[in-house]
Amino acid sequence: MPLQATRATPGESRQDAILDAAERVFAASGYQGAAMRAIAGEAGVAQGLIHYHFKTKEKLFEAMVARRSNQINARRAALVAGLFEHGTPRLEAIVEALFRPTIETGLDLARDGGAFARILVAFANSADPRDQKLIETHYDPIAQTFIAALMRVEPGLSRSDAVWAYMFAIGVGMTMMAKTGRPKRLSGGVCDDGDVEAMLDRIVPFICGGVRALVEG
Amino acid sequence: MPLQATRATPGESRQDAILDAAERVFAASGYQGAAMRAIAGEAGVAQGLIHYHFKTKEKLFEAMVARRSNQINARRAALVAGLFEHGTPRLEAIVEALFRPTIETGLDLARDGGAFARILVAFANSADPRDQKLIETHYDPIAQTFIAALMRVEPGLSRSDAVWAYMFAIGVGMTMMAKTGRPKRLSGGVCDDGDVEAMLDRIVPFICGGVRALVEG
DNA sequence: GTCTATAGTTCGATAGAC
DNA sequence: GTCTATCGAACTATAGAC
Repeated sequence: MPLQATRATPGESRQDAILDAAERVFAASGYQGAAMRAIAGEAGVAQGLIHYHFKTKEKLFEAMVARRSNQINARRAALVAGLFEHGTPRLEAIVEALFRPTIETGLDLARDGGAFARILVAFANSADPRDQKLIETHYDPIAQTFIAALMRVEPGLSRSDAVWAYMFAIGVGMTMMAKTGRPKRLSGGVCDDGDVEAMLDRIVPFICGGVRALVEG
Repeated sequence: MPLQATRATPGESRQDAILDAAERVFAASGYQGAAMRAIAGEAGVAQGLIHYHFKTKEKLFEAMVARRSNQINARRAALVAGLFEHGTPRLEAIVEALFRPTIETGLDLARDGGAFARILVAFANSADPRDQKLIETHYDPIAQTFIAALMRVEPGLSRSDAVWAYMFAIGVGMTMMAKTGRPKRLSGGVCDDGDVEAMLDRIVPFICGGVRALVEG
């Protein structure tokens, strides 16, 4: 039985430890601002080991995105499919299914303060072809699923308006995932973007009202 | 009469040339990814001159934000004030006033492909205290103006819901300013986030529907 | 004000021992 | 698989001539 070094979460492979550390450092400093040295330090491994497992910084980033995205989007797909199993769900349920897996898996406040959700906000808004290629691979398919779902629950919605509605909904969700603290500042402490349930309680009706306005107009 | 070096826009001071170049390079590469060398090259000046005028990279960024923000937010404040001069305007007019100065001044497609709007998207979503301090200085005051305007045109809206509505509206606007090209991909070429007028035509009713849903709920 | 040259640091990546 | 040590290339910022 080989000796096992002390590690933040015992039983975790060093590859996963590196990916976890990458998530935290990329979230805190951005892609360019994150240093391989800092990730290695956070993971408790030598810098050379990261290059052994992931070759380059860019490939490390991609591996980190792939791991968490697959996790989140499998859950999202299952939720939407489940909603249509017994008749046609309400629009509200679709919108909730859009966000809940991301905030529960990626935000995961207890573990890392929402590291992956922050990364998502940054690179989903990037026009860099490298970032958009990642979005296309990992998020466009599930986006098409949601766009189709929107059209099923709101039959008056045209396909192009469903695409716009999806983009706008994601934009609203960004304000929750970015967790900038601005709502608290603007409201004198009343609105807290760290309280995910309170935000969902306002985000869901806001988006549903927006979608239905596109149907009517 | 002193000899004047050839410059991209003649009659412009070198300070302004540097700020213009900074806008383009920061927009293309992000704060960390933008090199002072690249900005100097883009501006057609020596790298040392940037440090002479702006001292550090961070102060250069702040000066660039201040210049464009003052321009945009003065226009926004004037628009909102004008709307209330003869009675109470419609919600739609408020929402339009929220975005048009930014897209016309900061996006400015013909000049730079929307450089400043891209910068705005990136640092408005940042949780870094340095970025939030800039937002607080340059954008929180005009935000309070718009929040108050929302409550005036929709009397049923509580203050906290008005703050949420403002945040959500900004989030929707991000999808226009980021110009990622994703709507075109998702719609098979139909929806174009480069067509600002077409986007505003969908964004305004979407946001107004969302706000009114918060009033009713 | 504007330039050239460079000091001093930090970065991504690799080599090679174990 | 994992570590230490280091290379070579970038970076920000400054010094000093003009």
